[in-house]
Amino acid sequence: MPTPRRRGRPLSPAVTREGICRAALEIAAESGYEALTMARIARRLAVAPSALYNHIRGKDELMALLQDAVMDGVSTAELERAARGEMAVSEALRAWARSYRAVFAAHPPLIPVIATMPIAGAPRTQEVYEAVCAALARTGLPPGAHLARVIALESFIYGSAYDVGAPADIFEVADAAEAVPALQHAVSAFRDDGHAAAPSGANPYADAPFEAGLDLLLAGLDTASPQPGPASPSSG
Amino acid sequence: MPTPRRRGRPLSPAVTREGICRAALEIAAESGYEALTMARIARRLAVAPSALYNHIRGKDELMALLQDAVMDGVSTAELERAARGEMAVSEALRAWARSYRAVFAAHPPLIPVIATMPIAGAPRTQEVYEAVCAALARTGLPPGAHLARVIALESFIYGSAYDVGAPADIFEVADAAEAVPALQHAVSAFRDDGHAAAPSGANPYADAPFEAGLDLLLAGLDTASPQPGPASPSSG
DNA sequence: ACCTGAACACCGTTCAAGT
DNA sequence: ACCTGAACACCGTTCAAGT
Repeated sequence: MPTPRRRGRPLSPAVTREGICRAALEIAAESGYEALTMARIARRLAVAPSALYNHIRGKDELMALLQDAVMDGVSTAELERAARGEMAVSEALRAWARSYRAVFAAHPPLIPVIATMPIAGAPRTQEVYEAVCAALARTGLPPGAHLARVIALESFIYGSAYDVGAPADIFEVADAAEAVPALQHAVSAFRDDGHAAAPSGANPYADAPFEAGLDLLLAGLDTASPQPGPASPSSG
Repeated sequence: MPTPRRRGRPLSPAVTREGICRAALEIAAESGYEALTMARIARRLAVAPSALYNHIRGKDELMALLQDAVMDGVSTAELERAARGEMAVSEALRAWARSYRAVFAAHPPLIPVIATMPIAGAPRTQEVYEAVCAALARTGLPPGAHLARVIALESFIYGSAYDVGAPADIFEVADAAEAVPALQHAVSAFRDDGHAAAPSGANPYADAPFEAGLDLLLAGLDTASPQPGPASPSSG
């Protein structure tokens, strides 16, 4: 037993929101998100579980906190260069998208959180959006289409992040292979293209689809003049 | 109290996998997935919770069962017409993608399941993949690129399905609007394009981004001759 | 084979008591 | 304001007993 704390208020606070956040990320990294419980966080901070509730409303708020924290690992340096005209916007978005996917592939339970949570209380998330929009402003894309492109890219990134953690045998059908000939043919052709070579038990169907989709979703950028769009500048 | 069952084995089985599945979907539809517990399913079937474990291994297997069951709501009719050459493949994929998104928008907790679960035990899911691949075979796209396109589309659909259920105020920043000028500009321009008109409290940032992303991810189909690709047929 | 009933090992969360 | 400790209302799951 570590020396127990007295019952009342400590001289200096034993718990902070930052401390909770750090402890939670350490637990998730060491033991996975299944192991991330309020009790485990409290134990790591050497306090009672109930002490956490003086700093966060509950586990939902913790997840929101974590989401914004891991967002710090998403690279916006390239976007800032692109916004200054020092780099092609599509290349900057590609770098951003890759780091974004990598971060959330390591934190799958945060995907529903980032996908549906208002950005209001998440300062780092706001910064990322700002960087993306500033880069898109250097583009020929009409302003009314910027946000849609950002959201489409994000949606694709979230789904792609799940793929990274999928098992290598997702498309194995073992029995009844004759019932899905077109699928079998597509899987074979994918492998013949040299993709199936993924490390150990990793999902071989993650990287190539991500890069292919990314190429398509980055089309039409890097042009100087505004694209023809359905909305004219004088409308609205 | 409804008449209680005797202790031993009943003359006809009181529980089936199909019954569990149906009850679970009813509970999710009526009360949401937060209300979907083993106890609640058992109560609806008028059995003890432990009785369920004679038919399914646990809640994980239930979720897998539900995933394949809701997959039945994804429309493959257009894909089959396209595979017979009666419809443009891109239009068939568009219809498929829309119904796919709608189905999983209604079942968000199944998104991580479909995204990472092997298709081996999911016959309806296999059928859907088969229909998509058969339609893509009518395309000029090189066979080695078919599966990647399918997976890219799916990843995009999963992320987009989350967006549907997001609150309408996701991009509200209230304070600190001056800290994110480019984002504010993009949000305003999006609204000026007439998108913000979503019903009641629905997320106005879901449909337009989905359609825009879909357009991009369906590019390069509907051509008769094979596309030039980075991999030559003789390699690999 | 397939049910009941009791029990287990957890969860997240609340709250009075204490300083 | 901020901690402890006890308690609460759940969870999913296991298993002996019963037919």
